[in-house]
Amino acid sequence: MTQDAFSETLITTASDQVFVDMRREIVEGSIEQGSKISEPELAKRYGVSRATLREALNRLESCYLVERKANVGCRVVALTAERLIEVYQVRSALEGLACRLAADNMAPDEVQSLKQLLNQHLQTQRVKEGESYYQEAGDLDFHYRIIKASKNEHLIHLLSNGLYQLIRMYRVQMGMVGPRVSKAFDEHLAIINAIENHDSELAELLMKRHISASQANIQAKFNLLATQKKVAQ
Amino acid sequence: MTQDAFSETLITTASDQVFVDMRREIVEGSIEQGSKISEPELAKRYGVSRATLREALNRLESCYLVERKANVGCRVVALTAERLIEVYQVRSALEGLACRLAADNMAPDEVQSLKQLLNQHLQTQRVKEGESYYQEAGDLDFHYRIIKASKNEHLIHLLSNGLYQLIRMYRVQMGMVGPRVSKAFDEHLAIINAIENHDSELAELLMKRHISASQANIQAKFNLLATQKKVAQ
DNA sequence: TTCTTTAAGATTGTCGACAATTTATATTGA
DNA sequence: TCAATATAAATTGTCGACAATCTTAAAGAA
Repeated sequence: MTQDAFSETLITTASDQVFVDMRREIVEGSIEQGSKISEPELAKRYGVSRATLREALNRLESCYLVERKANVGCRVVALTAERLIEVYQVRSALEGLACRLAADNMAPDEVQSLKQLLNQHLQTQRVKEGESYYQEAGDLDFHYRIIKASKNEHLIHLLSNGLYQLIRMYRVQMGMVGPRVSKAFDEHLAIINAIENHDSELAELLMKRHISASQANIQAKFNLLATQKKVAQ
Repeated sequence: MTQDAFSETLITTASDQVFVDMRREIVEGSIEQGSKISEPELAKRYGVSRATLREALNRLESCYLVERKANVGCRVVALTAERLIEVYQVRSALEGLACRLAADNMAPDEVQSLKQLLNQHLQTQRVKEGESYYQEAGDLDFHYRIIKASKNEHLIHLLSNGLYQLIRMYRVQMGMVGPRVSKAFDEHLAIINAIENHDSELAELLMKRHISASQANIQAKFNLLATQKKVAQ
């Protein structure tokens, strides 16, 4: 029984393993977005039976990475501009809530630990400037900690098991890296301060604004990519 | 291929049918909350194989009605006071968002249709005073329409396929019926007016307040029930 | 040619059986 | 009596095969 790094999924069964593997491949784009999933083919590839693969597909469906139609089959989700907006509207509402609850609940030592984490990110960020992986991981860390600090299990599950893989998929496949990183850092700092002061209203507002900015950033990338595709034709 | 009334689930396969049936039984309490689910037993009861039943269980898990542990099995969710708070915090954030979007997007004829619906509810409510089913259905109708009017497919799915069955489960099993009905009606009216005026900020606020009131109502029932149980001992 | 209809192929849904794991029971030793 | 261990029973996880459904390709009619 091992453990999955990103969402702390306990890997006990064969279908757990297939689920985690497929999730990574879909998020990172090894399995192409929008592509049809053939059960016999993938079962063979992962060396499991169709029953086991289908179990994994069910779970991928619950975190919005594949879509199923009865008697037709599975398809990897397609990253559209419309969906991006939809997902970020939901994310903003939920993480705004999480941040508000965190401001209400977070203990002083938890706040200090989070501050420390942020400083670490600042250090490594300067060193690793341009390497998107560390920025990704650092940003994820920060948001994840706040989500957990909400102490609302349902909310935590909804975000970390539900939305986050999809959000990660957008970020990874848009190749998120650029000048927004340092701005994001300042925003994180402001959010922590609000939490430290138990100013829940401000914390919620700042988080929502932070997420909106992130959305605008991805959306710009999206449009840029769309333009490039048009020129290429 | 038939259709399920409440969440518009298309029933195509055998597992669809089992899913819808079990969902109803769990929500209404025929299958007791907190009880262990035996796969062989229920498969026999519904006249399907274990594979088909497990498919249904997977889907019940994604709408939070059962909880699974690897190599241990399924258990029907337990309705605790803590969970009620968690779920309603999330619901408030999401339906608040839905209501805001509805205020932005809703066309005049849609608003009129919703007003008309509300009047119908008022009529039948007076006639059927005390029959909780109609109040339930009416309230659900209202909220569902606003959710749909958000035009955010992800949000719609999250609420109607995800949270609502669990919310319904709380309401049904707490036996929701009482003096709050008429107040709820007034609140609905105020929300529609805000939507009609495209006052999205107010619409969101009123919806959140409306949901908080509903939560307080259920919570009161909960405490009452807990007290009764203590006395009975 | 274009549109239906029909048949073949492939894919998903469902089943019963076996393997792996957990839970309950019985046994042994202190 | 109680705790720890070993055994037996039951439950879940996984597999391969068959049935039902959809998709594709071919054949025929307008």
